[in-house]
Amino acid sequence: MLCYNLYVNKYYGDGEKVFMEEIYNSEEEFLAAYNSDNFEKLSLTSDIVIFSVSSEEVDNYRKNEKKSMSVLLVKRTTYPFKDKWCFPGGFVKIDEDLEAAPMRILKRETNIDNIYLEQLYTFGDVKRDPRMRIISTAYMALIDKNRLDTLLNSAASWFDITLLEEEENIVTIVLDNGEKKIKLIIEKVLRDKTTDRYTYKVIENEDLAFDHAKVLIAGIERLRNKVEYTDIVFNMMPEFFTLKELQQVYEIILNKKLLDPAFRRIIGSKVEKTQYIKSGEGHRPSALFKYKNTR
Amino acid sequence: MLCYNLYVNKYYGDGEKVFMEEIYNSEEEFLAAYNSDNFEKLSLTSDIVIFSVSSEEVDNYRKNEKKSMSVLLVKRTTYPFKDKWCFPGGFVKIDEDLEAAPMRILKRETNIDNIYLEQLYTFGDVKRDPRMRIISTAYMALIDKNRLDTLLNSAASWFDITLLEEEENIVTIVLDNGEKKIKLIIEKVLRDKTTDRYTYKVIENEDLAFDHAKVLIAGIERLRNKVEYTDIVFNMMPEFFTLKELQQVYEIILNKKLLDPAFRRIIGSKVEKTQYIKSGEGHRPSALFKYKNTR
DNA sequence: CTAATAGTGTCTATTAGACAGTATGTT
DNA sequence: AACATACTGTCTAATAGACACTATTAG
Repeated sequence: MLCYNLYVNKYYGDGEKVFMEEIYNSEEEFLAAYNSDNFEKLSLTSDIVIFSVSSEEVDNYRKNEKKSMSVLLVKRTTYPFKDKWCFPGGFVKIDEDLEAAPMRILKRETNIDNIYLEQLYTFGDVKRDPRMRIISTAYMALIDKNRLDTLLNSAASWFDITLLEEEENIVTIVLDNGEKKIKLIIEKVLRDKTTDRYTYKVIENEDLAFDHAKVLIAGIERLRNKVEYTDIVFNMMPEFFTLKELQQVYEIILNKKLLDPAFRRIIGSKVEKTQYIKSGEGHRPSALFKYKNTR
Repeated sequence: MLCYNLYVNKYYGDGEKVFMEEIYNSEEEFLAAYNSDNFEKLSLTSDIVIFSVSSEEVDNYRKNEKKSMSVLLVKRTTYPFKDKWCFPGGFVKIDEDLEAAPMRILKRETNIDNIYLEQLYTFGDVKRDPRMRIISTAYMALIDKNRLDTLLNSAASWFDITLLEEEENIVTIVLDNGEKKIKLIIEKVLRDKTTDRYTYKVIENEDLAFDHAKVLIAGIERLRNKVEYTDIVFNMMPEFFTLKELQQVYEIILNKKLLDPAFRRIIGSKVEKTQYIKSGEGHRPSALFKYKNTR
């Protein structure tokens, strides 16, 4: 059959092209003649907010360790944003499923498998990358830091997170890796009156590259929300843990104290007591529990 | 100053390129020499699941109208997937913010402003589009259908949604626009034991283009989740409504009956009684309420 | 013994679920 | 009067919050 590969272009009112490919007689024929260069193209990256929990020794030997949330950042060695910090990330390859990219990057940075990974949000402002148009799909990963021996990437480092104040929709976040303190001030603006969605306006940010301050707060809020109605925290816990340790993780994520009896009541159905005991802490020993896999 | 634009390329173990741009002395200098063609590029589209509520007359004049959830689909007139149905969508332009694309498309399809719009999920499997590598960021929009006089796009049509059964993680969805019935069977597979996240496996789908069956179920579940803890439904309601109408919208989204007293107790703080009354329905008239903007 | 945390019992306040009842229009 | 829905009162069950108490170890 004779067939001319003619394009008859037609446009919507907003300038978007509508292709009229009525010349083709089948999908196969159309695809064979298809030229992808007719569309404007851009690049896609994937950045990962990797959360974990840190423990800090306290002066008094009797007291429990102090816990905090921490996040993995990488110091940039190249332009743009040379010497600033950012989340581990990279370009999504043309022949790679979207989710495969963060999985590959996680493996590269941590060398462990079976990490909790969840798509967070896709950031796509025109000017978010000074080089060119780059869209970034951010992911959130949760990990028990103790599963990692050493960080593979020498430029990577764990930063403890402190949420200093959260009044009048101004959030101050301080990230601290022991050497470097990063301070962020972000304003949360309610997007509409019917839901809890915010747009984030970065008021102060000296040290985080790109729009990663927004990515961070999106990650923190997603984690905080999900903690309330899922068992997501167990992805940040070791196999065996005391109920107090678990409670402390809930507390740092929710940024508020919980009452012991209520916490134990609620969490009781999700955990299983083991035969093991954590002792030698200068006070009454604690039973070790593990996550109960029911479902 | 003399400056050679040399690239010294370096690769990660997984084949991703690490650029070494130490030749440059400043960010400005680097950007001036930057060539975006060094990266593989792809296209990004934005598809929108537009939900609304339909009313259907009932044989008995005394009875209330039957409500159902509906979604806007467009019949494709071009390859690929010619004559199949899909969500309104289009390419994200190179100089257009990510969220501007669905807003532009919504305006094109409905010609109304101030539509509730929320980013849903980014779908990026390599083979989701047979033409080339296209990533799609799906959005969910909510609208009161009665604000629209006529659909601007003659190929667009509202389909009522029926969720036939939902047992053993198999969901059967029937879409019906009066002329065409679209049947989808989707299996939900739990992704991990700690959260409520699923991967969707399309078992039967004759009529929806691309991966839009997955987009649809993602939209339905997002809407259903958000209805429980936000005021999102009011975006689908007219300015004035009876409490029973509002209750029916909750019921069709949640796919279960609610008890009147409990519903009125809970919703009571969110609505405001007006002076208006809906009468002439063959039974006791009902007070009209409106959404109370507190926040 | 003391400091510190582990773990429990119980009261109260709040919220959700259920059902039965009363109220009020149209035909 | 009959039908259909609008709207309310109240009991009960379940859950969340608060506080006080007992238990157990290292030093």
